[in-house]
Amino acid sequence: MNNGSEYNVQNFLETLNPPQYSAATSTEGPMMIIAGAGSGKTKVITYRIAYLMQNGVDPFSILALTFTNKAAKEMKERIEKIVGSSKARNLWMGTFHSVFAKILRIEAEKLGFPTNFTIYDTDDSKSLIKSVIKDLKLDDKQYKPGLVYNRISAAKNNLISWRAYNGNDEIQLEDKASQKPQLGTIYKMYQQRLFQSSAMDFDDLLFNTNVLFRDFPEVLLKYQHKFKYVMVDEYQDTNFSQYVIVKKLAALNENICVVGDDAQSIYAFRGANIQNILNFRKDYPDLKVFKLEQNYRSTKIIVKAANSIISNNKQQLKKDVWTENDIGEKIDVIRAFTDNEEGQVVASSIFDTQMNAQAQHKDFAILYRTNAQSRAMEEALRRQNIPYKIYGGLSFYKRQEIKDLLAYCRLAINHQDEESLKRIINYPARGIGDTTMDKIAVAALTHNVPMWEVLNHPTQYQVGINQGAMTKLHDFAEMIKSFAAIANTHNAYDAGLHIAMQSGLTRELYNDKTPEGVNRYENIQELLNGMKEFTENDVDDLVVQEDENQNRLLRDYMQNIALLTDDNDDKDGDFNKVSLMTIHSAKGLEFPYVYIVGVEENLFPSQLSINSSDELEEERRLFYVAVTRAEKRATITFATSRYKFGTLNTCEQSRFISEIDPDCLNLKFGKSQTSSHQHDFFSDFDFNESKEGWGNQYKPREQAASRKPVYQPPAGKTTPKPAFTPPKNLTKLSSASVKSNNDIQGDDTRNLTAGQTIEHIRFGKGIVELVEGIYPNQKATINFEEAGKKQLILKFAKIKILNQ
DNA sequence: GTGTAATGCTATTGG
DNA sequence: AGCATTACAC
Repeated sequence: MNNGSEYNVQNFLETLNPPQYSAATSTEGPMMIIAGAGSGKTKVITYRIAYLMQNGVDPFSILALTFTNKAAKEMKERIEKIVGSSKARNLWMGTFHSVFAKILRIEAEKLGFPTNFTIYDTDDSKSLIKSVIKDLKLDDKQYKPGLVYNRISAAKNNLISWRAYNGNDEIQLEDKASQKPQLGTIYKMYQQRLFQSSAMDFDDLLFNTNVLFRDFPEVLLKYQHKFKYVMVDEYQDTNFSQYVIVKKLAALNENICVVGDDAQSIYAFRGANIQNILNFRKDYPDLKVFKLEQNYRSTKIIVKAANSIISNNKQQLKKDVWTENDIGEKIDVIRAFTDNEEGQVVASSIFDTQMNAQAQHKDFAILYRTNAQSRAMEEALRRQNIPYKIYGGLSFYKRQEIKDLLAYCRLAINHQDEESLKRIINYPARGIGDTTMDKIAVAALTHNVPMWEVLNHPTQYQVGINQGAMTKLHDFAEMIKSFAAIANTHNAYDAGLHIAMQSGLTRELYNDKTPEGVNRYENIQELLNGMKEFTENDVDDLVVQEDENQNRLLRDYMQNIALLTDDNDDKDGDFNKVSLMTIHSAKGLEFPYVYIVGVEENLFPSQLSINSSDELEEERRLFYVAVTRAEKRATITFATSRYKFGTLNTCEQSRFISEIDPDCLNLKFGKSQTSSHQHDFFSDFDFNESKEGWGNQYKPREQAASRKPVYQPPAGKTTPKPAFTPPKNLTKLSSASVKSNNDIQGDDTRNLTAGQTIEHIRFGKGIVELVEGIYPNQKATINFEEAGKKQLILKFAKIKILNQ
């Protein structure tokens, strides 16, 4: 098994410092790696895995759990570089949710679930909770679905079943005291409805794994034998449910290695239990502990500032993070008077830094506490023509139209999926309104059967509806069944395209000529594109890997995207952009220049946290995470007034600013300002287009959107040619259906060459700079007069050639 | 049943 | 301000 000639880890190991080296080469027994920010944690984990494999450990027997898909992907890529992709492919590496979803699909029947169970996302779950509250005739103001969801989620994360919940006096008293005595009933009914829908929510993926391991010891034993080496990244963020899973899996071999940093625990609100890391030693008395304390990322100033911040927390493991890097610049603290001005300050500073320090867009990140703060930043960056990318926020898979098409697909695969059924049974409108649906819901509830069952036998379940409604229901059910048949016999892309067409979804969106409608239409194309890629490309993938089908089926596709939340693949291929994100999603990342904005009382720390010392400490750790993202320079800004719910509120600077060692700070306001630099930041924004060129360059998005939202094709030559008319009766699937999609690329774009002037339905006029790829998969880089440079997939782009 | 206007509620953080 | 729900007209 040892095959040193194929790869050589030893060379890589030589680049590690002594503690890193001992951690990476210590393979047996329980161990914990406490890794300070920027201490090369990922490097150690990847080298350790490579080292294991070099020493003959079968990659199939290594389980590495991460918290984000991004982290898993990055780690896998780094391991591939050392040991080669064929071996790295066999590692079990992924998020808790994806790994145990995979195991649950294999073992589903033991728990009474079908293999193709649906995974409900938060929206589905809340919607189901809402209908449960309605069915129980409870007041949804008293029982707000979001809060109920959090309560149920917390229970599951602590492995409290609905039975235990209802049988626990303490919990019952708590709920009575908070005027919500029926929470346990909602929990019970919610679980029953999930089961009836053959669905699990996110928390169930972990909860049910625990049930599986508890009730089926032989199954647990199987995986204990399989996973001889278990690693957990970001261990400080595990909740109780995850903790128990890991503990059980590792119980046989005790080759458990957890990696984390208690100072960066920022997910307690989601059930993470910092005690898991603080008490790890109690679980394993012969635990080996490794501390990585040398920071390779940041300047001395930043490390010192970060240390001074975290020293205000009481709960922490002793750790001394230090660096040999340069001293670096002090942290600028800048005050703005409004949130918009704060954006201007940041954008101007980025612009100046780019000029003075030869920095690129991608060297900058703007970090904020809440997503709502991105708006002011975006606007300011757009004014300065600085390209940016927002991470998080509304992800691709959460968009309305995407969820609509996916709901059809989900329903085709799992007819019991009630949330999908409710979502699309009358979209596009087919005359099945609230009245009919209410009747079906009542019948389903009375007879305790899934809605799908009622739908198929309205008479049997005494749904009092007329013949017209009956026919409509019948037609709908038949359509879904036909989708199911297609999905079983065709590949994911063919099936997806067929469903998009035949459901009427494509036509509905195509007929909507508002900019929003056009965008939705394009998003559907994009999703189909993704299905096509999935169908054709040899992606290495956890679920499909196990599948013996030649065809990549829709079922496989759905299982693979169910847990995807981010669409990180930059579609325009331009990676050189300023990054905007919440601090939470910035964990694990690093940037030369970091702006931490909105550092104000009641925002950061959040208003909701300031009455609890635990929560305040978590906010402080979050601030620590923010500062330690910076390599060269960190900048802190705050505003003295900010819009909230449409009204202006005054705010004051955060207590966290005064907790930083003053030696690290450069206060650019009030008495302590250093006047020499002040001008740089404040000269440029006397507001209202004082800066040269703004008047021409700046087109606020709102302005464009608030115009009459109806797209009026300009008369004559500039009329963008309708790119594609959905075939009215696409009944047969074959190469013909695939071809019809390719026809989306009009004749115009087929002959597109560099130098031509074109007009795009959304971006306006532009000049073609480059056309790459082979028809029908061509990509063009186009420089638009107003929108700037964009890369477009011609297949889907709605453009018209104006002249050569 | 469908579409639009008025109303009211909300914003931590996220897989 | 923006979004979701509700009220009301067709």
